[in-house]
Amino acid sequence: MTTDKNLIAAAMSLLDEGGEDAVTLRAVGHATGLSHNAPYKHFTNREALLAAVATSDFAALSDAFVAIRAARISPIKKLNNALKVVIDYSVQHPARYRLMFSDSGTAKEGGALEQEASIAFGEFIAIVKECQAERLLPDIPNNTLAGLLFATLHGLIAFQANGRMHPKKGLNGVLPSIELLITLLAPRPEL
Amino acid sequence: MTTDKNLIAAAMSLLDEGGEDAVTLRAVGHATGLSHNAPYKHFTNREALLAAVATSDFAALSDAFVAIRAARISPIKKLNNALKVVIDYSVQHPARYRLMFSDSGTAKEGGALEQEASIAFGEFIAIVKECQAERLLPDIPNNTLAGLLFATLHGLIAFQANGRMHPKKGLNGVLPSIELLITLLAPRPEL
DNA sequence: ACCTGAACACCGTTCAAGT
DNA sequence: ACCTGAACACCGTTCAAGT
Repeated sequence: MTTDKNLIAAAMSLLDEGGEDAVTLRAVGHATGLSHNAPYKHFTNREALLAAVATSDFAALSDAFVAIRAARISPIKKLNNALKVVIDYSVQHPARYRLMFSDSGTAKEGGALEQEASIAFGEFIAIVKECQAERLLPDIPNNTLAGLLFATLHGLIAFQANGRMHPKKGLNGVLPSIELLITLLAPRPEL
Repeated sequence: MTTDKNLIAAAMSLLDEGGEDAVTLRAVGHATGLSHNAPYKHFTNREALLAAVATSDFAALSDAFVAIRAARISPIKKLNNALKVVIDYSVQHPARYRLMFSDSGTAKEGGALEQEASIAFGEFIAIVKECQAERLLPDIPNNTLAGLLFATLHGLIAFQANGRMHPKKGLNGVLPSIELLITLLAPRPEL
């Protein structure tokens, strides 16, 4: 494996184990068996390394979406699985999820990150489109609907992660909430 | 004004001017005309000071919601105004908005922050309830619906702030998107 | 081309005093 | 009670060398 990949993998481990604060370039270097500033030979700075992590994770997310879309299951089931993939990821890798969706500094315009994020979102859009084709979701512009659904998903996940989603009565988990929304959006048949 | 308030106000200014990275306890102390570690005499650490900022901002948000709810306008207009208040806040004070809704470390269970956040959300819930009473929104549990709407609002704001909401066709602004959702959720009259 | 080691400026935090 | 100043450990980043 190339050193660049090793550094990214080390950063991922540190993110999973200790959160973003644990990702010091010194720790990344040492975890890779290199000196404290070896990362600078591969990434311009800390932010660039974190962006590379997010970029790699978006590529993995795209792969997961592609696999789901290719499965021989109903469109609504595909949408469900796609939502679950994102939710599970946010639970198992909270720091990396935050880097992908809740970070402001990481988003350089026109960079590889933005491109990979677009590809992943494009796959999600395609799944939503399949649902619309079967009239399981309203007939509004495809991108708009997909954006709304993904935004809701992210908002629910963020609320849960930040403890803003108290188990106060009525506030269910992320998956039940987003599924309820989908149910509510389902067009009722004309009489 | 008490020193505690001065420190919070200084932190707010720094957040608005330079983002979260600009809020060093040293800068906060100096901006208040005190020494580099004076903040430690009022807050246990940096995180506690930031939590105090978020707590104060949630109180202000509650006040805004209360004023909107007391206005002599239609429920749907109240909901619209409440959404606009949050959106405007996220645009004018992005770092402070993030502290309120996109921060993981700030949320200590049972603390003043959680309490103020609950009060603010309670006001939002009440506005949603008024809309439900007039059958402008679906007849599902009030808290659940309010949670869904607020989560969607936050998700849209986060996407916009992180540049994930490309002006790619179909992805409109935050307000149009959330208004579209509300339209879609509006119960169609039974025939 | 890739890596190391020293060095710099800056920060959060602690602690012993000051008034 | 409230504040200051010195000090510590740690970090991102830069730079001059090493191989």
